[in-house]
Amino acid sequence: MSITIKDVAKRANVAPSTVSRVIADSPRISQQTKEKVREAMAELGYHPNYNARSLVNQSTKTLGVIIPSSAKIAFQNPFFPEVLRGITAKAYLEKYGLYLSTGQTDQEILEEVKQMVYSRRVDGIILLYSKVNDLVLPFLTEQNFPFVLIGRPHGIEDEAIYYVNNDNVRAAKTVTEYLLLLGHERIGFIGGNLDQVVTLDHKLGYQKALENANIPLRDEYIVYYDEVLEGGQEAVIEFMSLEERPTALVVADDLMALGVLRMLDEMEVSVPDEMSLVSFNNVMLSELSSPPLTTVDINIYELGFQGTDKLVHLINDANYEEKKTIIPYRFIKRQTCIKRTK
Amino acid sequence: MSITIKDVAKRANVAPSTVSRVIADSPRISQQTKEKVREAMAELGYHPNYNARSLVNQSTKTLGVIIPSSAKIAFQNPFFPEVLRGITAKAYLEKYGLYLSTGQTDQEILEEVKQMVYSRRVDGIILLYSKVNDLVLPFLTEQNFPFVLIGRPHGIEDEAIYYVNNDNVRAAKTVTEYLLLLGHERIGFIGGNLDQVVTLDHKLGYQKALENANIPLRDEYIVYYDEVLEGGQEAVIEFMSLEERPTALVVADDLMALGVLRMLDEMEVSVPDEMSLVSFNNVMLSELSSPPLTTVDINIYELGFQGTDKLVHLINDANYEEKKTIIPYRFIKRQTCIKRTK
DNA sequence: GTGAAAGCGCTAACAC
DNA sequence: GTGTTAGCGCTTTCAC
Repeated sequence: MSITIKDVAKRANVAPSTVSRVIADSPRISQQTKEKVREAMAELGYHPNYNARSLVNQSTKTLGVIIPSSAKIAFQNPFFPEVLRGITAKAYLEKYGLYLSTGQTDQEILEEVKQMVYSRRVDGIILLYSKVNDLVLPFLTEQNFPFVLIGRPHGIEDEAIYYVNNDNVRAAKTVTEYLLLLGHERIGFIGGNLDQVVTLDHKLGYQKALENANIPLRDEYIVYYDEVLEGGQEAVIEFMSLEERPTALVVADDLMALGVLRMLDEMEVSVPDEMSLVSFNNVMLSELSSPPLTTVDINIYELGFQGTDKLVHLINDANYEEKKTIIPYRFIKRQTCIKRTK
Repeated sequence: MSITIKDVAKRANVAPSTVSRVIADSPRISQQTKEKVREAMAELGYHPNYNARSLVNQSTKTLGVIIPSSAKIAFQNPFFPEVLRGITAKAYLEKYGLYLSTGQTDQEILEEVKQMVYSRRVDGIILLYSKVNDLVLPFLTEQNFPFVLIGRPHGIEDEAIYYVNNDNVRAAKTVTEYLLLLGHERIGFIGGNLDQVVTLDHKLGYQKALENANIPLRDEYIVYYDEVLEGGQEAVIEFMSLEERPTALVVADDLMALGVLRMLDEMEVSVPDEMSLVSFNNVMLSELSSPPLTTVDINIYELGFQGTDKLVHLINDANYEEKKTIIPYRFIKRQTCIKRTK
């Protein structure tokens, strides 16, 4: 087998516990012994065994990352890689490893999470989605297992849960108000999957803005689509078939907006002249469309980074009580919105 | 602490070893005892501890996934999430967990890999990139640690390494020949980072096709860019500044092609009428650009899936000898190429 | 068919 | 300061 602490101990003429202490750089060990032991480690090419350590420490220094079940959709959207980028950055700094979930369906995911928790593969979990009626959330809560949600809880007492989110309601309200100020009154809303809490929030913000402006909500102006690209296109077909077409659109996601743009282009509806557009996320590509998208930068990277930060705190500090963190967003005006002339 | 095998043993009035055998579903245990033990497990809510198991089995049932150091770039490109999707799918089927690397620089990555290997955190490693002069590859080879490369090895004896790749040389040759057949003679090449083996391969294929057609290679028609989106745009500026502009372009990546398209649009150069374009990867968005991209589908998902399959084989079957797998590509003709008229 | 006991590699009391 | 020892939770000989 490989080199163990005992081999090093023998080589350095000390006890295994001394070697262990040298690894931990205990102040109770003399400088001289430390050097002797380190030398022996180097000579033998010793490296501590993580499993043995985890076993006795009851800690794995590993964080579980749960990706939404609709992996196909999740992975398509730049949101996911970007949030993962924030997570890996912080995890590296904190010297935590990352353990990825692999399930594809809700059930598989739940099973995976249970395994992670029960078999103690990870010290905490970071949930990359917030879904309505999610099963994982209540499970983790009940188990009292450290976890952080990217997004906000729903259908469960908010107070019990640690999460990192944007104020998506306010963001949606802001962009809708912006369109209102530009003179638009017929504003369509293309939401994402209704299972996602963010969709609910966007809708709420949109609704509030219209209510404040005394513009009645119209059912035919509100649609929801799961698939970002195709959804955007279908939504356009739907809206353009109406007798009273909207003159502006609030779109759940930049990618969806790209689909919208594409379909509008095919229909020879000019953006922004005939249709204004504002979307969310500010993914890398949104600057590159023609015209470049007016969008809301929700700082995805920071969601991941702060989420990981919170989880690490939660794991290591029993008194940590900062339940939620709200990441600020930035409204990015580019070229898909214009003043309504008529 | 939590429920251990001993608790179950007590509850079921058997020895711990018997419980262990029941977990492994050993045929040497009577049906009756099995049921008794399983009942006790259920009653107590027992779940095996992974670390303890890994420690004695010397196996973690976990695969390490190494993402290229330039994470920012890597994560931006849909290649990465898509290959990960293939990996997770297969890993789930094989009941392997996934352990993600978190380093940002080459050095950090190397350290991470060393940790994974030395501390036995994973049973095998899957490398998501193939770079020229990579440090990880020789390390893993030297350690004789099971690993699979997505891409092809470079600067090291090919024969020693397990890998999954496309025939990128042939793919590049094919698309170049396609452009030649359309009557183009001034064909530009926009490659990715020269550190990447795939860039070398694309270049080689491009070169071969031109040579076969007796068209001399022109240095000014060959450029390389790291950043996919910006690179595409800068390349266009470069090419359009030439006295003899190319009439067609081979572009390393769809995202880059999107940047090219954008810049061409700004310059009011019509695609495909004034400039033909063919790129690689067939990412989701490539169908949505205007015009939709003619591209090569390299089956990214399958690269990940087969890579994982190969790694699992390699880990579990000492006699496994299928060093390499070539994933077929498909040439997807859409609307960015047209016959050269003049 | 089942139990006793050793041991995977490490840490942490507890000694001295 | 350093050594001795028990034990983390599991598997696996070796008995019987």
